[in-house]
Amino acid sequence: MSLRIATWNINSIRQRLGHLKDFTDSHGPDVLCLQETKVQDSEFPLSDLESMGYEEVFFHGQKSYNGVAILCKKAVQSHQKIVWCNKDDRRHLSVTLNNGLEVHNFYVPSGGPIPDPEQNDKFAHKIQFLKEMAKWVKNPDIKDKKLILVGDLNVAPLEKDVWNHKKLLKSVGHTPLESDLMAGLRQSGDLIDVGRHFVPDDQPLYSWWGYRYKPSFEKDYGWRLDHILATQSLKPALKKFEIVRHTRGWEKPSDHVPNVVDIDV
DNA sequence: ATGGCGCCTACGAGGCGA
Repeated sequence: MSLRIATWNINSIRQRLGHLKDFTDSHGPDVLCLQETKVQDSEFPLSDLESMGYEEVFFHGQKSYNGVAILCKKAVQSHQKIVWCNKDDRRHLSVTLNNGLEVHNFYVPSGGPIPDPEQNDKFAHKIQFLKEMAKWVKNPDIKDKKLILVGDLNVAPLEKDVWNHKKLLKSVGHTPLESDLMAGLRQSGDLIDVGRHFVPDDQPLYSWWGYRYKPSFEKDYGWRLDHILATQSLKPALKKFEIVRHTRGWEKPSDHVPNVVDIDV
């Protein structure tokens, strides 16, 4: 049986309900992880999502910023929230499916404008967050699990994960320090970079195109900030991967597009 | 060298994204 898991930073769930309907109709993910829902739980549009065919919907949000959700076509065994960096800022949710597979959904801090933890508290927060993640996946229990880690990790670690490697080396999201921390995260948990499992490192692969420079998508000035990582035991089960680029061309789109993986379970 | 736009809150303009 094939299980489809998707991750999408939708930049406000209430602004994107139409796009969510279109994406779930066309791709029908069994588990859909969302980031930047930007809504407190009391205002979460639960019935709209249930009507898209999701039996269980988990959400962990706050007013204005951050917020994550997981939509599940079928009821799950359990769900969990982990607090990172001692801040309850709604950046993680996970579910354990009935077959034991764990799906962890992350929204890593963007890191602010200056890539220096001394000058910029937001960058220091991002570094700390990535280090905590690496420490967490280092737990030997994790290696024995069937575990998928997805989300907006806000780092494009490889040269071909950005449209201009040399130009962006000093930009937050593509600094050598952040790329090293991402490599460390993967090594700590012996995790597979699912995107690069399917698309070779020397080919451009992007999931985000900024709003600020209007023609960024037409010019393909993209970054791969969204990721799917998997524990080694899932390697033979990985069947298909897609970055659904065309959603960036929709009317009033999110600046991120969905990453989708199919797993044989 | 910088900003661009879009979304938030809440009604003017500033915070945030990356």
